[in-house]
Amino acid sequence: MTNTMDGGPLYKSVQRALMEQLASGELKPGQLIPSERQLATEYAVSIGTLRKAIDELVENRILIRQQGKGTYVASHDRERLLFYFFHIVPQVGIKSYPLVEAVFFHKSTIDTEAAQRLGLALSAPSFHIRNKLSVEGKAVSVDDITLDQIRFEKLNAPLFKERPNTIYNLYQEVFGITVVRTEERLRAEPASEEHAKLLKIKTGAPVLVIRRVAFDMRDEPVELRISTVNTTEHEYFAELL
Amino acid sequence: MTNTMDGGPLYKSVQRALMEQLASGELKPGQLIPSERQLATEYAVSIGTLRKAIDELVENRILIRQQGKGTYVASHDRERLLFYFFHIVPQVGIKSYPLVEAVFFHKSTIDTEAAQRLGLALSAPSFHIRNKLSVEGKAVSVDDITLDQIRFEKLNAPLFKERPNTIYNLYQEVFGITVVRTEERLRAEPASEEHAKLLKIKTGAPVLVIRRVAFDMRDEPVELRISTVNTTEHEYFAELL
DNA sequence: TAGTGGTCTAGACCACACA
DNA sequence: GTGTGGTCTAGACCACTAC
Repeated sequence: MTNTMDGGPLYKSVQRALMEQLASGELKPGQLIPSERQLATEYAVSIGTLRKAIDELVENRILIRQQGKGTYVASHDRERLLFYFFHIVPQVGIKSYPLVEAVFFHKSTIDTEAAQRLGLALSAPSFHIRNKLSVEGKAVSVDDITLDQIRFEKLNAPLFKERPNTIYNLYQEVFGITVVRTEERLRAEPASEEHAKLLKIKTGAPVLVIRRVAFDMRDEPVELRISTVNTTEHEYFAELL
Repeated sequence: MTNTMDGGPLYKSVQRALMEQLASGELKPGQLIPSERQLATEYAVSIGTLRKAIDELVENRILIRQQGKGTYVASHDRERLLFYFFHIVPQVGIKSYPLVEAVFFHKSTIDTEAAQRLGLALSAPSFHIRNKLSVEGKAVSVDDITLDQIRFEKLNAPLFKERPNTIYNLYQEVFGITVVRTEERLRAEPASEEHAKLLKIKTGAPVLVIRRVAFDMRDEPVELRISTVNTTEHEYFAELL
């Protein structure tokens, strides 16, 4: 491969080329990509260089290598969500997948905070969706999701509510948007009356508020999700290194 | 290098050998390790294999590569702490290093939670240290630290209070204990009278409580730190992928 | 048995730091 | 200039999967 753009390392050029195929949807989630030998020939680089290009994509969980089978484009499923994007765990006992119930699905103009976080104009049309999450029958979180109506044009309540899989899987399957990373900001706040009612706690009781912005493969913000969490029996868990 | 232990990959054996030198203190923080070519010869492996052994240690920030200079053993300094282990940021404005003031330094028997988290017996002797952290003159966090008196035998108040650098740097320099990863569990709770007074907020106001366990190179828990954070002007920030 | 990713080699050359 | 890490090559062989 001739060193496209800049003057950086060759493997970075190969990586960008692959990334472009992924971001454009030329290579779809769940799909098997060509073998390393084939790609090495195609891009006219050595097998070592080709592997180095893929290494970082595998680390970022954009591709998944399976010895003997091949390399796949990662797709969002329950396991991935639970493991990488859902950080609420019971204070005692083991982590499990939450039951998600829809509270409402609205179309409205975007609020100031969401507009800023998603990089949209102040009066942009948006979806505002509220879900209630329960673990073992107990309400643990109320999630308020804001999405750009332009970007998620075909979205509607039935499509959203009857999704067969996770929300991120829906974004991926229906809109071709793959969430690859998130930024979370956490605060302790008194529960509003609305949220307290859903969580079955007292108004003003301390709740953990998580503001999460999700980014796609082009590193553009796609979703703002504000989770209001009852931490009397659960907690937020993070490992840092 | 002959494949020590198990039957895993050769580069893992080399990695374990290096790791052992690091954990034992044979290679000290800040020190330059032998060049890749030297190590490759020493372990009788190819340069590629040797680099692969080092790659993961560099990713885990145990070693630091510097082109043209060499590879160093990572040491804890203010920048590293700020970047990797201090996650409190202002809601507006940029992150900065906190001012740390000692509140007290006690010797006492360990409490139930700390014993469990640190894997110690219920009546083990421990240090209990409380600090107040301020950013731009405002109290943002009260940190309650629990340490094993056996493991940190020579520790005393003056040594702790007059440390020239960060707390983790003290652990490293004086006790040869390098913190390589932490686990954090977060909850929203009402502020106790004690903590509220130090944070200059009302008793019972929502505060973010962070329970952090720090692990050393052998992956043994070494410190429990409970941070009680006032999130009216600051927040906890995490990037996830 | 054929095809895939995983490991390993023994070099070469480049980019950078420092004296 | 010398020595370091960073990139790249052109293979070989191993471990695993699926037919």
